[in-house]
This record gives sequence, C-alpha cells and structure tokens, in this order.
Amino acid sequence: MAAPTDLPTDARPVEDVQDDPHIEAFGMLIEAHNEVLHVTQRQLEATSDVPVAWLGVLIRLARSPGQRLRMSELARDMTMSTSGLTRLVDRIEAAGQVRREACPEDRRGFHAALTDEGRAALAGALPGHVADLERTIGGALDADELAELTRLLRRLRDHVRDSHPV
Amino acid sequence: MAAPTDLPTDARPVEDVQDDPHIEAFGMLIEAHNEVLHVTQRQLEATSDVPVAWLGVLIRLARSPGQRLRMSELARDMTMSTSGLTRLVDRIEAAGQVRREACPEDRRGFHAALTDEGRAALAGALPGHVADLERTIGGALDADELAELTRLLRRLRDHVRDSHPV
DNA sequence: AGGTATTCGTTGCGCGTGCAACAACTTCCT
DNA sequence: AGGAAGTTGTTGCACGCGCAACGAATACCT
Repeated sequence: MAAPTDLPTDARPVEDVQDDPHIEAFGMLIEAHNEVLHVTQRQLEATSDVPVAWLGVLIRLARSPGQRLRMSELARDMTMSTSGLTRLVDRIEAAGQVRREACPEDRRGFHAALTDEGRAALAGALPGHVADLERTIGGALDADELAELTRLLRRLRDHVRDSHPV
Repeated sequence: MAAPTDLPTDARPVEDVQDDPHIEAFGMLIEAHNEVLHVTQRQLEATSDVPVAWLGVLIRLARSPGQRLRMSELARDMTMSTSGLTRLVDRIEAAGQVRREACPEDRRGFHAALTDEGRAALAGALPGHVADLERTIGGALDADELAELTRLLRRLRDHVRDSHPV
C-alpha cells in the first residue's frame, strides 16, 4: 500500500516519478518565487508607488557604470524578452525615471539611463523594500542559509544561461 | 573610489544598499526561476503538447487522495489566484484531462478530478519532463546541493505562507 | 566594394493572470 | 429559527508579457 487510493493499479506508474527530487526542487522554486514575489509586490505598493519590475530596472541601472545600460543587456539581466523590456522602459520613461539615449558607437542601439527623478524614486523606495525583504526572507533564513541559497540559485541560473545560449 | 562612476556624489547613498544580501537573494530567486522556467517550457513543448502549468495541476491531482482536489486548495498549492485557476482548469477540462465534480458535502465547492485522459497525458509528458529537469537542474547541482536548495526554498515558502495567511 | 547574414529595438497580436464584484451557499451568533 | 458575516467559485476587465515580423544598422566574407 504505497499510495492510499482506491484507484486502478494502472494509474500507479506516474506516482513513482512524482517525488523525483528534481520535480520537487522545480516545484519549490516556482512556489517560493511566487509567494515571495506576491507579498513583496503588495508590501511595496503599500509604501511606495514603484512597481517591483521598475525597481529591478532602477537597481540595475544604478549599479552600472555611468548608470546606463544597453537595452538588450538590460533585457538579459532582467531575464525577460527585449519586447517586454521595450514596453517596461516605455512606462518608466513616461514616468520620467529613465531616459533613452542614442548609442554613440552603434546607431541601432539605445541606452536606458537613470534620471535624477529615477535616482530619487530609487532612494525613496529602496529602504522600505530592503526592510520588507529582511522581514520576509531574513525571517525564514539566517545569514548562512541566505548566503547558501544565493550561491545555489546563482549556480543554477548560470548553468542554464550558458547551456542555453540566447 | 568605491564605485567607478563619474557622477555626483549625492547619487551614491543608494549604492550602499544595492548589494544587500536580501536584495541579492531576491534577484537570484527571480532570475533562476525565470531562466529555469523558460527553458523547461521550451523543452516541454518540443516533446509534448502539455504546457507546464497543466503539468503542475496534473501532478498535484495525481498525488492527491482520490486523484481529486478542491478548486481552492488546488489554487493555493499552485500559488495562484482562484480566478486564474478557474480559467486554467477550464482549459484543461476542455482538453478532457480533468473533470469538475460537484462536492458532496459543500454545495458551493467543486473537485477537479483527474480523468483517464489526464492520467495518460501525465504519463506521456512526465518522463520527458523529468529528464529535462535532470539535465537542467541536475547539471548545475549535485544531489546534496539539490536537497539543500529544496530545503531552503521550502522553508522560505512556508515562512511567507504562514506569516501572510490568505 | 558589394552582397548576405546577423543584430538591435520596436510593433501587432494573442494569451494567461490578478483584482474587484458577484451570486450561491455555509457558518456563526443570539 | 433567523439574520449577519464569511467562504467558494465564476465573471468582466485591464494589464504585462512573449512570439513573430519588421525596418534600420552593423558585421562578415569573398
């Protein structure tokens, strides 16, 4: 009686695979991601009017040399399609927090550049966001576990990235 | 010269927070999730016609007693809204892989129940999916790391869940 | 040089999702 | 019993994203 059901035994073979460690890890990755993202989203829109996705863009720009990034590079960093990023930057630009600037050495390309308004928005939203994450993530994991989690996720991400080049 | 930029120093304070370990972990969670999900999606639709989300539903139903689950419970397990789940089940039901059944002891409720066709679809898609995940995830992490990742993610998920009850 | 292939960013389109509002039903309270 | 409050699942609506196709510019190749 491996499984307590009252169903025909030819429905059983699937069950052998269901608790495969990879399936389990995959599920946890999705569930943890959704859970964390949803509450973070909510918390953030309670204390600020900057959506999480915008914050992702602003943070990446802020930490880049010249506080600007090529559109395509930003898309890769954000793990999203270039078309998705185009609209995202459209919205942030409409809010004045980012500016598109022609790329000097490649006339096809554009830089997304942080504006003063963007820096202000970031400075206004970031502390609250960090505090939220400290409660949400830091409340579940101690410093060592957090570091280990980050290491494993980065490893996973990198492996997928270079075994499936764009 | 903590940061190699040529910008006014009043843009600096943000940088102090940007490499906060929680921000970093949050970023990795999102990036690893997107990366893994996207390639898995692609691989799956190459060898099967079952979308990943469907597989999530089928797997959860298959491992549940009676191979059926209340809609609301399924929504919670899937980390999605009940309205999102309604449409998702609509689609899977239209494909004949799931059947809605009235709930005997609560006339508001419904069970989503796996059909034979659903079991067949699952049996057809699961082996390939597991093989994909073995290459994608197993290629990046050994068995111990995988177990540790799963443990940390589950912990994170659970903490978020019960510190933010529905 | 000149043509082909590739890359960059944008657009039309469709799809899947969450939110708010709703009707049907249950639970609780007095 | 009977009414208020909560729960369950569905719908209208809008939003954000990916895919495919496109024009523009660059890289390659002979």
